[in-house]
Amino acid sequence: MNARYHRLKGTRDIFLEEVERWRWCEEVWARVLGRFGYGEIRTPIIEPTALFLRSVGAGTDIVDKEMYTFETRDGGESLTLRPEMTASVVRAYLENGLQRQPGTLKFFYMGPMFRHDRPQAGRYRQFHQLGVEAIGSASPVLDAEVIQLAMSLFDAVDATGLLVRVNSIGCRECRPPFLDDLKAFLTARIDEVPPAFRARIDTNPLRLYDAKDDGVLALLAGFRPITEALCSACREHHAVVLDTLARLSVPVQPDPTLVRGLDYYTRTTFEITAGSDRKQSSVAGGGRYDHLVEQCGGPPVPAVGFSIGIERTLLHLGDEPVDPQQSRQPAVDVFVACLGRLAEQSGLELAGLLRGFCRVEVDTTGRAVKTQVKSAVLRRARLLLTIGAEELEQDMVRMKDLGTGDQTAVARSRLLAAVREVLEG
RNA sequence: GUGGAUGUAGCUCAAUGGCGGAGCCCCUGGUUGUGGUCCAGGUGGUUGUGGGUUCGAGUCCCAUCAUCCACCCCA
Repeated sequence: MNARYHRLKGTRDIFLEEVERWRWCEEVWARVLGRFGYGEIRTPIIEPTALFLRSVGAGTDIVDKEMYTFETRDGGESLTLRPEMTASVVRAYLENGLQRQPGTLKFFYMGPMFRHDRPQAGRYRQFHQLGVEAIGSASPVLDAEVIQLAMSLFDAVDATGLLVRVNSIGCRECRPPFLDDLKAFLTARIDEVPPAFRARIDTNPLRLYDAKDDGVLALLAGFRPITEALCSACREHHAVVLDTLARLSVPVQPDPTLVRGLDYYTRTTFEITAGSDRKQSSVAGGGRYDHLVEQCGGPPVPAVGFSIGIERTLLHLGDEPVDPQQSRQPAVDVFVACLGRLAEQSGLELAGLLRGFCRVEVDTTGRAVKTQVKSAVLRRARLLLTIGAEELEQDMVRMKDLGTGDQTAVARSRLLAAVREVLEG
């Protein structure tokens, strides 16, 4: 309240126990991803604006009104804070000549994304995603593996009660005719379309499917679903995806009304939602993008990927936003209480030895001993070392086992062994 | 971009238009220097900000900002 500067709207500070929670997820996920053969990729969080215009697509909400775009100081270049990372991965893929790598290239990434939305529960302007991109295979079996991977990631952090919806939105051949038919269908019934949605009929009719308006949905229910308009190749692809998922026992729900907000998807799209009553229930989304690499100036290379919203996943896991008042500082094994400047210096020397094998906090606050001991307990320390004038004089420290309450005087020359004995015995 | 709610101590909240408080947290003390309890004391505030009404505004009015929630969209 009396802070002079404030965090920007839609951003968050993550610290103390919450950041430990994040790191736990990150480590669990990295291990699972490794087992699926994915390696990490890190790309800059700023890219030329044009990259996102071409990939995400003009006409999408992301590009039209949500990007953090700015000009360089010399005014020569338009840059954008990445709103998603698929485009960056594709750019890096091409820029580094990775198409020369044998087989399918599988990358994962974790990091902040930026979208200038109005913040809300589970929605931030800087949010974090874990994502994967598998570049170089058109196989529908890969689509299924990618979806299986997504579920494995949720499973690994004990996220349950998730629903996977899968759809195919066709390809360059079969989608345009479907969209024309859909436009014609809706235009003929324009009176039944609420005014707020009419503009979308021309710009992006497919996205009417995720309108939450009952009238619109009822209208669309009377139209032939896209899955019945697919060409034979897309139909086959979709069938194999669903068949593979069934064989892998990954429960999914085919949903012909599922569309996604990015332009580059072809064929398979999917979305994973948390079945809670919360509105921001979408925790992951992805799909196949067979033309994006080519569109970014490369050869025609098919690919598939998805991203998981980390904040939303944690929200679904029931993690409350951490209350700084209730949160504890990191645990240590040994806490050194010091009385006076000389004791603090001495404590630091000891810590230097002990830190070779355990976690040590040296208290340099100058507070009352009682208070320092309390801190030791709060830090979940196993051992308390106390150094004061007497100990300095006699070249020893008091060592207390905070579990048993036993305290002994230990000569400094023996301390390393004594600490080790308690911690490792 | 649209709508709703809320802004008082670090946190959770009181205070009829009349001296800004409590609990928690933090710090100190309670026989030289030792455990989440207990007791005593203490630090901490431009009542989000700026105007207005009034003898007098935390309280009423206007504006503004911020946060939260929802629409929209998405992760």
